[in-house]
Amino acid sequence: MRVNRIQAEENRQAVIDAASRLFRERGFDGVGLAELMAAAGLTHGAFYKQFKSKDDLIAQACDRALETGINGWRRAAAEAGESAYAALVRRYLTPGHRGRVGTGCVIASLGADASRHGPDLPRHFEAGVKTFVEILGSALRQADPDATPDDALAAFATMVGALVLARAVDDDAYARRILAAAVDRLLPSTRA
Amino acid sequence: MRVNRIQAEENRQAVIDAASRLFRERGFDGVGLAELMAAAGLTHGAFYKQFKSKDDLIAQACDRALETGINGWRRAAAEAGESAYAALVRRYLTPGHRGRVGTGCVIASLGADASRHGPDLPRHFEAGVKTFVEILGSALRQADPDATPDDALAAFATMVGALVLARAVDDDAYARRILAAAVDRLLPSTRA
DNA sequence: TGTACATCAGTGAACGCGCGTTCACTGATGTAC
DNA sequence: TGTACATCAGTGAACGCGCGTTCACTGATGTAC
Repeated sequence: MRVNRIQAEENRQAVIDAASRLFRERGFDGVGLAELMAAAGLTHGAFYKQFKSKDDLIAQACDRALETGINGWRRAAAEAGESAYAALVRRYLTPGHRGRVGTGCVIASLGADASRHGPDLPRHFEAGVKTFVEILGSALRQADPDATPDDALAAFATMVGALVLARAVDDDAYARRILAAAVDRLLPSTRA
Repeated sequence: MRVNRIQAEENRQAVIDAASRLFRERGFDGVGLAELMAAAGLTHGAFYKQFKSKDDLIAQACDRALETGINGWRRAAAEAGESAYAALVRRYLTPGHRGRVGTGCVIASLGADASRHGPDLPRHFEAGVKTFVEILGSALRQADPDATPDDALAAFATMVGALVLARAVDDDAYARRILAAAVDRLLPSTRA
């Protein structure tokens, strides 16, 4: 039966939210439409009233994940003030972020899969990467006025790579060592 | 009809080789057993004479990809002699490596997917990561005797992250900039 | 404000399809004498 | 070396299953008068 516009839009957002979490946790092929709709309290038949196809939802879920990630970075940078760069680096390279795949950085969890899904997704990811790098770059320039935009790019690469590596290995202690090694490289002034 | 042991083993290796390439290109769920067997010139019914399950082949294909990657690094390091570290870094961070997903670093292409496949795959990837880092570390110590093992770990994270980022974006020029920024960070002495 | 009708979000069953897996069968290979 | 038989890699059809997608239907919502 029909629901009102507000409820319908809320349902739509709930599906996108669930998808943005579940896709990160299990990959695009690891979650079916029925489970996605059930996560929003609906049956799977309603899917095509809200989305053109699964690929359409994939694009919107990735955008949502990029957007929430960017908002999180902006908030963390604002809260940290002058030490924003160190705060962003530390926040990213924690065992907690390694474990929370579903709410963590979508570039680390789905970046490789995105590159297999035609040119559309990479266009969305590219915009996200540029924004992350801009936020990191302006935080970095606060700490080191001589830093170039490419320094921020390389730092972001180190962060993403360390997270991918930490998740790809089984041993928790080794994963922590990977994350710590990346922090050391990005924040050398804090070394003992 | 039956084939001799030598032919059977060659067929088995051909399936693993094809899988190690196709999985990297399209992900574990992106390639079916029928296509995998056809790539080796067989029909899909023969699959279970050679492998316990698709997961069994996935594990063997990842091992193969790790092994060929490690052998490539060893060969490149030996050929480059004293400048092995720079050679490994440059070789990894090229647009060519970005494009050749099927024969490229399996940690960058399947690391995130491996972490979703239970603890077995991450154990294999962990051994691979450690070997890559050892090779990179001993090359790094040739160039800089003060370098620590964790410096090699962080450098490898930068390499993997830069490749993941370069593949996740659509614009070739921006991808090259990502790769160049990572080379600059890892080989600062070569800056203009 | 009240009535009559069109709209459309959501339901639940059904569709075809490709997947991983199983199986009876084939016939060359390997083994035992 | 030759013969008789067991083995088993590979074939091709079939299995059940879950997938993405479609559809006829429902009934509350939105709209027009």
